[in-house]
Amino acid sequence: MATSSHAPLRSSDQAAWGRVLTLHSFVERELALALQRQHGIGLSEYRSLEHLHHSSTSELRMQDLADRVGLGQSSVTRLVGRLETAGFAFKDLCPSDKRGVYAVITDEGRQRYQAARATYAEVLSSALNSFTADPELGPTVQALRATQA
Amino acid sequence: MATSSHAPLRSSDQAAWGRVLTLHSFVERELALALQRQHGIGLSEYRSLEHLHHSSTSELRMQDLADRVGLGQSSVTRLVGRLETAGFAFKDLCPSDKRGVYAVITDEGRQRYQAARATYAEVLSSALNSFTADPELGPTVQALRATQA
DNA sequence: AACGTTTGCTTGTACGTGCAATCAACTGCG
DNA sequence: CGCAGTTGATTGCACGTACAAGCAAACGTT
Repeated sequence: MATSSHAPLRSSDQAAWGRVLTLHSFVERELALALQRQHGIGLSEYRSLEHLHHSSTSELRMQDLADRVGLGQSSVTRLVGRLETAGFAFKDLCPSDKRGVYAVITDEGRQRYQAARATYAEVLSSALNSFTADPELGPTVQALRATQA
Repeated sequence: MATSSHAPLRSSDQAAWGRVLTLHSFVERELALALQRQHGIGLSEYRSLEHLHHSSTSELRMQDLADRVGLGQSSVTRLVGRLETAGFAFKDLCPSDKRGVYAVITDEGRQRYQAARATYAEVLSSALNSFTADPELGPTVQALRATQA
């Protein structure tokens, strides 16, 4: 097939994105399964706890949390609702802007997060490692690991 | 436009995967919105048509399609059902193994796929390009584009 | 040939998510 | 002030997906 060499030809974008999709669906499924079975929490719950735990004030505005976990407003409303039911977080009204709501992590939430943390790291690394022998996906994993912000 | 979500400090795999997640959620949402609004089809429908269109026999076994689009069996049963309702595909029994089912693309399915193809490519490239200025995600996009199988 | 096992797909059901509509609270402009 | 427009979050609703159970067909052993 012919490839142009001038302006960034991005027919390769589709191939590159296809590799991301394959990686993504496999790794996320592994992570979700492991977290659910070993710690009884979903991936979105885990990631919410992660962001809340690392927040300097132990809390995050709903929209802020939504942006960080890559979900919409309504999804986060219900996500924090689930965390609240589970005792991992609660909602707190913002005093300066009475429309605003803070999601606040509880001690129990921190404990669950810390317990799940090792599982997450291990499953992620092992899932990524499982591709290193793959002639197509191996280089992609390597490239991702090489990039650092 | 996605600004990098400043994730907490993590070891390299987790940081790398965090970048993938940010990219993935943004790009997929852009693609899904554009395909739905401009062509009336969902992302999974588009990708199914893509695989069926490029199949040398214009057909794929259900499980084969499931693997390619990264979904489970039951999801693909219903996905092909939707394609059938829309007139983009139909199911055909496998003569040699009466348990097996082929999903077969129709002419109308090919036409819709070909119409949507340009949208997909353009939105994908522009979505990826929107990160090139980002100090965290820019290098990741570059790395992904550089990898080729 | 008959039996238990495996394979391929479908159905029942529950859940997480998105979109649109809604409502309350803040903002700005007259 | 007062009123329109905007912002932050929640609710109604519909949809796509996963898991598990179910079912039919193929396979392998004897």
